[in-house]
Amino acid sequence: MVARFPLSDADLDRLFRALADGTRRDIVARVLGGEQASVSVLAARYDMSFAAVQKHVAVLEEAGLVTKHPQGRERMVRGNPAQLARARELLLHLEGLWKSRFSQLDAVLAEPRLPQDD
Amino acid sequence: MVARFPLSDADLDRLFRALADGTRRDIVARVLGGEQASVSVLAARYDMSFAAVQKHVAVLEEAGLVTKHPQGRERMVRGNPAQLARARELLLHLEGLWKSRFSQLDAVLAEPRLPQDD
DNA sequence: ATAACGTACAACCATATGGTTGCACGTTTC
DNA sequence: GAAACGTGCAACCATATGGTTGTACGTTAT
Repeated sequence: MVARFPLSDADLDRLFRALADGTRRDIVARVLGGEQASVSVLAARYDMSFAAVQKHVAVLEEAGLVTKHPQGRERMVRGNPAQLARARELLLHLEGLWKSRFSQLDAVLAEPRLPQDD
Repeated sequence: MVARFPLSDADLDRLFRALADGTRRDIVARVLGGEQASVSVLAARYDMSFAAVQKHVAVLEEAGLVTKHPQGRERMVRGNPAQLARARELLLHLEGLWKSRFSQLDAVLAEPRLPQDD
């Protein structure tokens, strides 16, 4: 099995930061939902300038959450669910730390020898 | 079953933004892992001022990822895995949009009648 | 009581972010 | 070829972020 967390700390920063904006989450939802969407079609849906939406898409692209595919003069935006899955894996990992905390406690309780190390 | 997404858009902004920083992710990992940690004990582990770490903890607290519990003159920091689970649910939801896109396609293919609605 | 510790908060600074407008350039249409 | 369209990028602005130091204040220890 290959490493499932090929993301550097900086990658994770970009990934979560990209998700920390409502407009960007909405764009991700639309393109994952199958909406055939060029940048300008997306831009028409939001109450801000084209350039603003174009920047949001750029942020999503740098975070690996979407890819752009040239098609004539437009760039079709496609969602990348694999990157979402990676973010989800990190959260699972953190939640796993919580769970393992109790299984360690269980182990200590089941093992009456006292640990000597600090 | 109660609603599983009681988080407003602004809540989600705070939640993902809180996760978009390596120091904060590390703090979450430590406290979820069971490290008994006051703010100053946490601060000692990082190469920055106490005030900086205190601010990071405040950001995590506002995002609902940790809670502080006064104990004498210290504030013990505890992780809140439920909030992580909520973030994870959002990602699952987004990935679900992707999957449902294909099940819709499957439905269309399995149903030879042409849809009339746009 | 006084000193030391742990925390919170304000003020400040540099940089990042999210928005704007304007312009350049490739592509399509006429 | 000229006009219109879609995109990207630069410059600019206001505000947010992540860091600093200093100060105030409650709690613990001497």
